[in-house]
Amino acid sequence: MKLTTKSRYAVTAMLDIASHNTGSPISLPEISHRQNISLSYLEQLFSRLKKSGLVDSIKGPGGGYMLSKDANEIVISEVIQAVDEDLETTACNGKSNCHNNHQCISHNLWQDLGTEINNFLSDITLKQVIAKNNSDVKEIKLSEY
Amino acid sequence: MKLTTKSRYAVTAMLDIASHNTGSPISLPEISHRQNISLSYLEQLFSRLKKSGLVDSIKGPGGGYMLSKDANEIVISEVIQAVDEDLETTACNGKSNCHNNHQCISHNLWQDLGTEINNFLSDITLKQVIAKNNSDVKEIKLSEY
DNA sequence: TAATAGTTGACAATATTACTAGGTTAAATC
DNA sequence: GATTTAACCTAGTAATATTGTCAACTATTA
Repeated sequence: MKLTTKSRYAVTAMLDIASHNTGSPISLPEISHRQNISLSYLEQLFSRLKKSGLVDSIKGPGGGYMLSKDANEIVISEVIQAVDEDLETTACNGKSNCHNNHQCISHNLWQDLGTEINNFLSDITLKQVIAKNNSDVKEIKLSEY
Repeated sequence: MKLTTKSRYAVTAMLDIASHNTGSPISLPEISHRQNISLSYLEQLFSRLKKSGLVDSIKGPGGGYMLSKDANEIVISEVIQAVDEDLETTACNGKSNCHNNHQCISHNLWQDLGTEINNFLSDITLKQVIAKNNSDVKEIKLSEY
């Protein structure tokens, strides 16, 4: 599980679509303007998001992207995994250069850490984030989600 | 809060020192061999870790690095923050290009997400990870820590 | 005390990833 | 059918992660 700016952009863009969900598709230029993310970068991110089946697209004027399922069925970890392709290549499993036990141990430890974070982000849907945001709570406590 | 391979390397290296803590310093070549991380990269990481006061160093033969405090006083988030210098430049605060409310909102949302993860990693010390590892439990549940 | 080897520390070079720029295709409106 | 708007594609540039090389320091040993 990696948490980079790339991940954040993807989540932000998906939240934008989810919060402006009027039935009609949302165009990338719209999102680019609202969220201040470059259009070209959004296009690459949405290429991944579409391949992962998280969004559907419509071409031409009035077109854009829509969530493929309801906002309460899409969790944050899905979005992150869609744009961060490489899934933990540091695990010792297939590696030949894992000589002793200690290496394996620390690798596994970190892997478990990542798994726990993944579980954490798998419990939060786009809709939950939007809902929490619409209330006037300034400090958002994720433990309340 | 960023979670990259760089972070993982730093945490792994610190765990290595903590688990081989015999009073005498641990050299980077040792860690490099055990954890399969390039020596040059370790040197850069430990330069940061030393600046942050997490480790002390001793030069010359028999030298190396030691934890500056006890392993149960160093938390994972400290290690990560030591090597990932840039602390959230995407927050809207000082930015001039934050035109409307929506941008601020999603930025804050992500910031809170990061804060929560940070809290999560602030509850786990190096010693706790080592201790859990020394037991024969195969699957490590961080919620038990 | 001088040589040697083990070690940190600093800097350059390469590889990988993040991000940008421009062109192409499809659909809708005029 | 021409024009506009949008997704989509292919490259290029910039930033970052990672590795390689060399210098500086220190304990050991002859």
